[in-house]
Amino acid sequence: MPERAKRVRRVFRRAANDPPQISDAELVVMKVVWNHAPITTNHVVDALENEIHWKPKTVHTLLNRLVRKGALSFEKQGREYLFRPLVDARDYMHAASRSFLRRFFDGEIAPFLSCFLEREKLTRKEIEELRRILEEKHS
Amino acid sequence: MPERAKRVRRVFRRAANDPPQISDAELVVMKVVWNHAPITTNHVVDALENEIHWKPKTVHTLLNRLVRKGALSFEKQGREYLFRPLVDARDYMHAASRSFLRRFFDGEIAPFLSCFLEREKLTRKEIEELRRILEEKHS
DNA sequence: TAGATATTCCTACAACTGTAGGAACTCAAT
DNA sequence: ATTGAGTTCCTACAGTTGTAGGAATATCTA
Repeated sequence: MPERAKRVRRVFRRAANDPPQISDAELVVMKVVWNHAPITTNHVVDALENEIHWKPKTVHTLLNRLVRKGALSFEKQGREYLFRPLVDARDYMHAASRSFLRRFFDGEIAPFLSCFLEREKLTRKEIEELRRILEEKHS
Repeated sequence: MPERAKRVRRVFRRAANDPPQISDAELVVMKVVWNHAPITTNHVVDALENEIHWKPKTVHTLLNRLVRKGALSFEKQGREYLFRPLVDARDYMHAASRSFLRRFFDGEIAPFLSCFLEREKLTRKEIEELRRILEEKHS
């Protein structure tokens, strides 16, 4: 029955063919990989040591977990490792967006937009940009 | 130094005056409370026993955690408890939206909208609705 | 007042997360 | 062949989350 508990939990947290669950810290790493793939461990570590406080080992752990989750692939290049995303950034972000909307806004974007704009001061320019994005879709 | 670890983590997970972290399961409970406040434990339990599989004890735990987190207040009414949200639903959803956008889209809504529309088939009516929401803001 | 209910306060436990450390192994260059 | 960098595979550990169970206590109702 540990089996069962596991199943139940997965169902709650993750719909059938969503991409793998990527945690916040893992996402930070994914972003680096998305932006620079193929990228060696060390370059990831460097990027993150500047940007955040993480120790190399932490980054290794995160890369490892991402590989195990099926979010990254790696390839041995001499003695270094080259990582590439297995999940497309935009696909992932889209899935995350759907999941976000599902949890908070019954899966609908309109209530989200309305709630967001109500409390957010956007500049006229930003509003214009949103309109443009909609227009493109519209035609 | 457990102290320190704790601090670091909070900083990573939660910006200064965000509302409390509410997990997925807790959010389901919050929604019931938001929709029916003030509401007794039993009504929450009933609502969720139908909708989901949860046992009463599970709901109790979640209510309790929400109280401890400062997301709910309770008041003894005879032998029953009446719960009320301490966090406004729309405030919370707005904060969650900001946090979502920050993590995935550098905090900007335009890239989100663009990515979402690119992969999502909205009906003409839905697009119209989004336009209307924008128009309202625009003027 | 006794019995039925509600609630409280603990306890449990595995998976996931953030945040690493250490030992051992592999490959490349000197 | 040794050294050194880069890797792998374990290990660690507390906090959160999903998912409850049990014992004790308070309160209402008959």
